[in-house]
Amino acid sequence: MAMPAYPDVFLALAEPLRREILELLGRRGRMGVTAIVETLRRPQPTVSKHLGVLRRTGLVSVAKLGRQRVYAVEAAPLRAVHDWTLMFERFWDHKLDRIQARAERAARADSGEPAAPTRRDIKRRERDGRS
Amino acid sequence: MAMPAYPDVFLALAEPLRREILELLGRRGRMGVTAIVETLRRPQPTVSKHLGVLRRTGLVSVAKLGRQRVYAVEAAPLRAVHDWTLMFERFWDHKLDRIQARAERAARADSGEPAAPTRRDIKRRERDGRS
DNA sequence: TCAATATATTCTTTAAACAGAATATATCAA
DNA sequence: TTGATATATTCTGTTTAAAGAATATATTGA
Repeated sequence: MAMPAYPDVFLALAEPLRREILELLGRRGRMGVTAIVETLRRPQPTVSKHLGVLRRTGLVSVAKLGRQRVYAVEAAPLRAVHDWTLMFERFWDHKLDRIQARAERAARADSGEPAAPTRRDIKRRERDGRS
Repeated sequence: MAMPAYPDVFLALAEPLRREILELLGRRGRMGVTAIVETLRRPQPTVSKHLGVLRRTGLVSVAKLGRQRVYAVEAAPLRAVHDWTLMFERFWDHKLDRIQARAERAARADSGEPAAPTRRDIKRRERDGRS
Protein backbone atom coordinates (compact mmCIF):
# COMPACT_ATOMS: atom_id res chain seq x y z
CA MET A 1 0.00 0.00 0.00
CA ALA A 2 1.50 3.28 -1.07
CA MET A 3 1.49 5.69 1.78
CA PRO A 4 2.40 9.33 1.70
CA ALA A 5 3.48 10.72 5.04
CA TYR A 6 0.32 12.75 5.50
CA PRO A 7 -2.43 11.72 3.16
CA ASP A 8 -4.87 14.36 2.09
CA VAL A 9 -8.12 14.36 4.03
CA PHE A 10 -10.28 14.36 0.93
CA LEU A 11 -8.25 11.52 -0.49
CA ALA A 12 -8.66 9.55 2.70
CA LEU A 13 -12.42 10.08 2.61
CA ALA A 14 -12.60 8.95 -0.99
CA GLU A 15 -12.39 5.31 0.04
CA PRO A 16 -15.85 3.92 0.96
CA LEU A 17 -14.64 1.52 3.60
CA ARG A 18 -12.78 4.30 5.35
CA ARG A 19 -15.98 6.31 5.50
CA GLU A 20 -17.76 3.27 6.88
CA ILE A 21 -15.15 2.96 9.58
CA LEU A 22 -15.50 6.61 10.47
CA GLU A 23 -19.27 6.36 10.58
CA LEU A 24 -19.05 3.34 12.82
CA LEU A 25 -16.62 5.05 15.15
CA GLY A 26 -18.85 8.09 15.09
CA ARG A 27 -21.85 6.06 16.21
CA ARG A 28 -20.22 3.72 18.66
CA GLY A 29 -17.45 5.87 20.03
CA ARG A 30 -14.13 4.22 20.71
CA MET A 31 -13.56 0.76 19.30
CA GLY A 32 -10.83 -1.81 19.07
CA VAL A 33 -9.79 -3.23 15.73
CA THR A 34 -11.41 -6.59 16.23
CA ALA A 35 -14.75 -4.99 17.00
CA ILE A 36 -14.53 -2.99 13.80
CA VAL A 37 -13.52 -6.07 11.84
CA GLU A 38 -16.44 -8.08 13.15
CA THR A 39 -18.94 -5.31 12.63
CA LEU A 40 -17.93 -4.49 9.08
CA ARG A 41 -17.06 -8.08 8.14
CA ARG A 42 -13.90 -7.19 6.36
CA PRO A 43 -10.50 -8.87 6.63
CA GLN A 44 -8.45 -7.64 9.55
CA PRO A 45 -5.43 -6.57 7.47
CA THR A 46 -7.71 -4.56 5.25
CA VAL A 47 -9.23 -2.78 8.21
CA SER A 48 -5.85 -2.20 9.82
CA LYS A 49 -4.46 -0.72 6.65
CA HIS A 50 -7.35 1.65 6.28
CA LEU A 51 -7.10 2.59 9.92
CA GLY A 52 -3.47 3.38 9.23
CA VAL A 53 -4.45 5.83 6.52
CA LEU A 54 -7.08 7.40 8.74
CA ARG A 55 -4.57 7.74 11.53
CA ARG A 56 -1.89 9.31 9.35
CA THR A 57 -4.47 11.73 8.05
CA GLY A 58 -5.41 12.65 11.59
CA LEU A 59 -8.98 11.46 11.14
CA VAL A 60 -8.69 9.02 14.01
CA SER A 61 -6.56 8.70 17.09
CA VAL A 62 -5.30 5.54 18.73
CA ALA A 63 -4.84 4.57 22.33
CA LYS A 64 -3.07 1.48 23.53
CA LEU A 65 -5.18 -0.52 25.94
CA GLY A 66 -3.48 -3.76 26.76
CA ARG A 67 -2.97 -5.50 23.48
CA GLN A 68 -5.79 -3.61 21.94
CA ARG A 69 -5.59 -0.46 19.91
CA VAL A 70 -8.61 1.62 20.60
CA TYR A 71 -9.51 4.01 17.81
CA ALA A 72 -11.62 7.10 18.01
CA VAL A 73 -12.79 9.81 15.64
CA GLU A 74 -10.69 12.94 15.67
CA ALA A 75 -12.58 16.11 14.96
CA ALA A 76 -10.18 18.52 13.29
CA PRO A 77 -9.87 17.12 9.76
CA LEU A 78 -13.57 16.40 9.56
CA ARG A 79 -14.24 19.92 10.60
CA ALA A 80 -11.88 21.11 7.90
CA VAL A 81 -13.98 19.32 5.32
CA HIS A 82 -17.10 20.70 6.87
CA ASP A 83 -15.68 24.20 6.69
CA TRP A 84 -14.62 23.70 3.11
CA THR A 85 -18.15 22.80 2.08
CA LEU A 86 -19.46 25.88 3.86
CA MET A 87 -17.75 27.89 1.15
CA PHE A 88 -20.61 26.78 -1.10
CA GLU A 89 -23.36 27.23 1.40
CA ARG A 90 -24.85 30.12 -0.47
CA PHE A 91 -25.65 27.81 -3.36
CA TRP A 92 -28.16 25.87 -1.35
CA ASP A 93 -28.92 28.14 1.56
CA HIS A 94 -30.90 31.30 1.18
CA LYS A 95 -30.58 34.05 3.68
CA LEU A 96 -34.31 33.91 4.18
CA ASP A 97 -33.93 30.38 5.47
CA ARG A 98 -31.37 31.51 7.95
CA ILE A 99 -33.63 34.15 9.42
CA GLN A 100 -36.44 31.67 9.62
CA ALA A 101 -34.22 29.14 11.35
CA ARG A 102 -33.22 31.65 13.95
CA ALA A 103 -36.82 32.49 14.62
CA GLU A 104 -37.67 28.84 15.01
CA ARG A 105 -34.79 28.29 17.33
CA ALA A 106 -35.79 31.20 19.50
CA ALA A 107 -39.35 29.93 19.70
CA ARG A 108 -38.16 26.48 20.63
CA ALA A 109 -35.86 27.78 23.31
CA ASP A 110 -38.80 29.53 24.93
CA SER A 111 -40.98 26.44 25.03
CA GLY A 112 -38.35 23.86 25.91
CA GLU A 113 -36.38 21.50 23.75
CA PRO A 114 -38.11 18.88 21.64
CA ALA A 115 -36.53 15.44 21.74
CA ALA A 116 -34.95 14.98 18.34
CA PRO A 117 -34.40 17.84 15.91
CA THR A 118 -34.17 16.28 12.49
CA ARG A 119 -32.86 19.41 10.89
CA ARG A 120 -29.34 19.41 12.29
CA ASP A 121 -28.60 22.44 10.20
CA ILE A 122 -29.87 24.47 13.07
CA LYS A 123 -26.66 24.11 14.96
CA ARG A 124 -24.64 25.20 12.00
CA ARG A 125 -26.75 28.29 11.68
CA GLU A 126 -26.26 29.00 15.33
CA ARG A 127 -22.55 29.01 14.86
CA ASP A 128 -22.25 31.45 12.00
CA GLY A 129 -25.70 32.76 12.33
CA ARG A 130 -25.88 36.39 11.79
CA SER A 131 -28.38 37.76 9.30
CA MET B 1 -9.11 8.33 -18.02
CA ALA B 2 -11.22 5.70 -16.39
CA MET B 3 -14.70 6.96 -15.91
CA PRO B 4 -17.50 5.25 -14.09
CA ALA B 5 -20.96 6.40 -15.11
CA TYR B 6 -21.57 8.28 -11.88
CA PRO B 7 -18.37 8.93 -9.97
CA ASP B 8 -18.62 9.13 -6.24
CA VAL B 9 -18.73 12.66 -4.88
CA PHE B 10 -15.95 12.07 -2.36
CA LEU B 11 -13.83 10.51 -5.04
CA ALA B 12 -14.41 13.49 -7.28
CA LEU B 13 -13.38 15.85 -4.50
CA ALA B 14 -10.22 13.88 -3.82
CA GLU B 15 -8.49 15.47 -6.79
CA PRO B 16 -6.94 18.85 -5.87
CA LEU B 17 -7.44 20.47 -9.25
CA ARG B 18 -11.10 19.58 -9.19
CA ARG B 19 -11.44 21.29 -5.84
CA GLU B 20 -9.64 24.31 -7.25
CA ILE B 21 -12.07 24.41 -10.13
CA LEU B 22 -15.01 24.22 -7.76
CA GLU B 23 -13.59 26.94 -5.56
CA LEU B 24 -13.05 29.14 -8.57
CA LEU B 25 -16.56 28.56 -9.82
CA GLY B 26 -17.81 29.21 -6.32
CA ARG B 27 -16.11 32.58 -6.20
CA ARG B 28 -16.67 33.75 -9.74
CA GLY B 29 -19.98 32.15 -10.55
CA ARG B 30 -20.45 30.80 -14.04
CA MET B 31 -17.40 30.45 -16.23
CA GLY B 32 -16.45 29.15 -19.63
CA VAL B 33 -13.71 26.58 -20.02
CA THR B 34 -11.15 28.99 -21.44
CA ALA B 35 -11.59 31.34 -18.52
CA ILE B 36 -10.96 28.49 -16.12
CA VAL B 37 -7.96 27.35 -18.12
CA GLU B 38 -6.44 30.81 -18.11
CA THR B 39 -7.08 31.38 -14.45
CA LEU B 40 -5.71 28.09 -13.23
CA ARG B 41 -2.97 27.87 -15.88
CA ARG B 42 -3.53 24.25 -16.66
CA PRO B 43 -3.74 22.55 -20.06
CA GLN B 44 -7.17 22.77 -21.60
CA PRO B 45 -7.64 19.01 -22.02
CA THR B 46 -6.78 18.51 -18.39
CA VAL B 47 -9.36 21.04 -17.31
CA SER B 48 -11.98 19.64 -19.66
CA LYS B 49 -11.44 16.13 -18.37
CA HIS B 50 -11.79 17.22 -14.78
CA LEU B 51 -14.86 19.21 -15.65
CA GLY B 52 -16.22 16.04 -17.16
CA VAL B 53 -15.81 14.21 -13.88
CA LEU B 54 -17.38 17.07 -11.97
CA ARG B 55 -20.29 17.13 -14.36
CA ARG B 56 -20.91 13.40 -14.20
CA THR B 57 -20.81 13.60 -10.43
CA GLY B 58 -23.37 16.37 -10.54
CA LEU B 59 -21.00 18.83 -8.89
CA VAL B 60 -21.29 21.25 -11.77
CA SER B 61 -23.81 21.95 -14.49
CA VAL B 62 -23.16 23.05 -18.05
CA ALA B 63 -24.97 25.42 -20.34
CA LYS B 64 -24.28 25.86 -24.01
CA LEU B 65 -23.72 29.43 -24.93
CA GLY B 66 -22.66 29.73 -28.51
CA ARG B 67 -19.51 27.72 -28.80
CA GLN B 68 -18.81 28.08 -25.15
CA ARG B 69 -19.72 25.72 -22.38
CA VAL B 70 -20.52 27.67 -19.28
CA TYR B 71 -20.03 25.77 -16.07
CA ALA B 72 -21.54 26.48 -12.68
CA VAL B 73 -21.47 24.94 -9.22
CA GLU B 74 -24.33 22.63 -8.46
CA ALA B 75 -25.40 22.56 -4.84
CA ALA B 76 -26.81 19.12 -4.14
CA PRO B 77 -23.69 16.93 -3.98
CA LEU B 78 -21.77 19.53 -2.03
CA ARG B 79 -24.57 19.71 0.40
CA ALA B 80 -24.50 15.93 0.68
CA VAL B 81 -20.87 16.13 1.76
CA HIS B 82 -21.71 18.93 4.13
CA ASP B 83 -24.48 16.85 5.67
CA TRP B 84 -22.21 13.84 5.95
CA THR B 85 -19.68 15.81 7.96
CA LEU B 86 -22.44 17.04 10.24
CA MET B 87 -22.72 13.47 11.46
CA PHE B 88 -19.52 14.18 13.38
CA GLU B 89 -20.43 17.61 14.55
CA ARG B 90 -20.63 16.52 18.15
CA PHE B 91 -16.93 15.76 18.10
CA TRP B 92 -16.06 19.39 17.72
CA ASP B 93 -19.17 20.99 19.06
CA HIS B 94 -18.95 21.94 22.70
CA LYS B 95 -22.68 21.92 23.21
CA LEU B 96 -22.72 18.33 24.29
CA ASP B 97 -25.83 18.48 26.46
CA ARG B 98 -28.23 15.98 24.99
CA ILE B 99 -25.59 14.18 23.02
CA GLN B 100 -23.52 13.48 26.06
CA ALA B 101 -26.55 12.07 27.80
CA ARG B 102 -27.10 9.67 24.96
CA ALA B 103 -23.49 8.56 25.01
CA GLU B 104 -23.60 7.91 28.70
CA ARG B 105 -26.79 5.95 28.41
CA ALA B 106 -25.18 3.75 25.79
CA ALA B 107 -22.14 3.20 27.95
CA ARG B 108 -22.29 -0.27 29.40
CA ALA B 109 -18.70 -0.50 30.50
CA ASP B 110 -17.38 -4.04 30.53
CA SER B 111 -13.74 -3.37 29.83
CA GLY B 112 -10.98 -1.75 31.81
CA GLU B 113 -10.26 1.89 32.23
CA PRO B 114 -8.58 3.67 29.35
CA ALA B 115 -4.89 3.60 30.13
CA ALA B 116 -3.92 6.79 28.38
CA PRO B 117 -6.85 9.17 28.36
CA THR B 118 -6.62 11.76 25.65
CA ARG B 119 -8.17 15.09 26.37
CA ARG B 120 -11.89 15.13 26.56
CA ASP B 121 -12.27 11.46 25.81
CA ILE B 122 -12.57 10.63 29.46
CA LYS B 123 -16.06 11.86 29.88
CA ARG B 124 -17.51 9.73 27.17
CA ARG B 125 -15.70 6.48 27.55
CA GLU B 126 -17.62 3.47 26.56
CA ARG B 127 -17.03 -0.15 25.92
CA ASP B 128 -14.74 -1.10 23.10
CA GLY B 129 -15.64 -4.30 21.38
CA ARG B 130 -17.48 -7.03 23.14
CA SER B 131 -15.09 -9.95 23.98
C1' DT C 1 8.83 -20.19 29.12
C1' DC C 2 5.06 -21.15 25.59
C1' DA C 3 0.78 -20.50 23.36
C1' DA C 4 -2.91 -17.59 22.22
C1' DT C 5 -4.66 -13.14 21.09
C1' DA C 6 -4.64 -8.50 18.86
C1' DT C 7 -2.90 -5.86 15.51
C1' DA C 8 0.41 -4.22 12.09
C1' DT C 9 3.28 -4.82 8.09
C1' DT C 10 5.19 -6.65 3.89
C1' DC C 11 4.84 -8.81 -0.05
C1' DT C 12 2.46 -9.43 -4.97
C1' DT C 13 -0.93 -8.49 -8.27
C1' DT C 14 -4.45 -5.86 -10.28
C1' DA C 15 -7.12 -1.92 -11.24
C1' DA C 16 -7.88 2.97 -11.38
C1' DA C 17 -6.80 7.49 -12.39
C1' DC C 18 -3.84 10.93 -13.87
C1' DA C 19 -0.96 13.74 -17.37
C1' DG C 20 0.30 14.74 -21.96
C1' DA C 21 -0.06 14.55 -26.84
C1' DA C 22 -2.83 14.21 -30.60
C1' DT C 23 -7.11 14.56 -32.63
C1' DA C 24 -12.10 15.14 -33.10
C1' DT C 25 -16.35 17.98 -33.05
C1' DA C 26 -19.02 21.94 -33.02
C1' DT C 27 -19.81 26.78 -33.86
C1' DC C 28 -18.82 31.25 -35.36
C1' DA C 29 -16.94 34.69 -38.70
C1' DA C 30 -15.38 36.02 -43.15
C1' DT D 1 -17.37 27.46 -48.28
C1' DT D 2 -12.92 28.12 -45.37
C1' DG D 3 -10.58 29.10 -41.39
C1' DA D 4 -10.47 30.15 -36.63
C1' DT D 5 -12.15 29.44 -32.02
C1' DA D 6 -13.96 26.64 -28.07
C1' DT D 7 -14.19 22.47 -26.10
C1' DA D 8 -14.31 17.40 -25.80
C1' DT D 9 -12.38 12.90 -26.55
C1' DT D 10 -9.14 9.23 -27.41
C1' DC D 11 -4.80 7.01 -26.84
C1' DT D 12 -0.66 5.86 -24.29
C1' DG D 13 2.37 5.51 -20.51
C1' DT D 14 3.00 5.97 -15.69
C1' DT D 15 1.79 6.30 -10.98
C1' DT D 16 -0.96 5.16 -7.19
C1' DA D 17 -3.89 2.62 -4.39
C1' DA D 18 -6.46 -1.23 -3.44
C1' DA D 19 -7.13 -6.39 -2.17
C1' DG D 20 -5.37 -10.75 -0.60
C1' DA D 21 -2.07 -13.78 1.35
C1' DA D 22 1.47 -14.43 4.33
C1' DT D 23 4.04 -13.05 8.07
C1' DA D 24 5.78 -10.14 11.79
C1' DT D 25 5.32 -7.88 16.37
C1' DA D 26 3.53 -7.08 20.79
C1' DT D 27 0.98 -8.41 24.86
C1' DT D 28 -1.39 -11.37 27.95
C1' DG D 29 -2.14 -15.59 30.52
C1' DA D 30 -0.97 -20.32 31.83
